Amino acid sequence: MPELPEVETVRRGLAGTVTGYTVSDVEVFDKRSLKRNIGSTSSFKKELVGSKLEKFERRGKFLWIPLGGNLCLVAHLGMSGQILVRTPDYPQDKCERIKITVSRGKSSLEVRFIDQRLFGGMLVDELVDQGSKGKVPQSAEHIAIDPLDENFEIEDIALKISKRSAGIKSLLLNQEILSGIGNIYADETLWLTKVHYLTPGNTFTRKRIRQVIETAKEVLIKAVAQGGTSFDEQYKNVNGESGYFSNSLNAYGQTGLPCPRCGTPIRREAWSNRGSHFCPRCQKPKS
DNA sequence: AGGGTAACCTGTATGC
DNA sequence: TGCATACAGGTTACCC
Repeated sequence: MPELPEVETVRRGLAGTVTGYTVSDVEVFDKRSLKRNIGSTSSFKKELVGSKLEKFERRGKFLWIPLGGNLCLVAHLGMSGQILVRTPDYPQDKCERIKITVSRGKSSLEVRFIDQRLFGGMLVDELVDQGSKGKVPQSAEHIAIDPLDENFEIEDIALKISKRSAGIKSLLLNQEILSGIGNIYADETLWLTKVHYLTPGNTFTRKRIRQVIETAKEVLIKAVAQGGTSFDEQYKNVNGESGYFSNSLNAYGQTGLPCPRCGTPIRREAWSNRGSHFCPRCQKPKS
């Protein structure tokens, strides 16, 4: 469940189900889900077993759980990752790659990492102190502050974007400028602000850029409140429930459907190995 | 340095 | 039914 709202939904789901639980066992069914883990599979297990889960942190699309000392368990869901909390009697899930059994008293639960495409993964990582920005895993050191972070400063981001010649969509997706936005929320933000996705960052007024970033933040907040976006069996919260933001989509995945503002069919264009959805009438390129 | 593209993977839907 | 193609919510390495 890739973008910030989906990852935040998972984070909250974990906090609500397994806080205070201690890891009692770890099973790795597919080592490819550990490809970013520096150590061996057995050291991955060893670091986890015995750790009590107290905090569930997130920056952008990175999720992590402190393990005590300087270590943490990092999860990135990639393009198709899910984390589900199941009771041990629940049948094995399709594409289940890692199973972390946790217990508290007589209660036992399984935290299952599920990932069809294997772009995501888990790793045990070291925490790095970033001063006022707090501690983050080494693997997320380069990830910029996200719009839901209290340290997020719109003006700083606006300044950065206003100096770049790349298209606005690629800048919004750049996790080193601001994090958490993916293809859905980029397309939705650009539709709401009537901006064409290829508009170069350095052709905006600062006021206009601030509007775009402010809108992105509002979209993310609204999506979090609705539990993220679910289209199919993927991208669910830890209980397997769908999010409702798909009902609020105006552009993403709406190819051929009328623009909710002007009725012109939404267009999808192939862009950068993926798709970009927009209204050709409301979101004309500046010429 | 910054911008663009290919590569990493599996699974599902669609068309012939 | 079989086969080919297109498409999917991300990140990174590598070119220019």
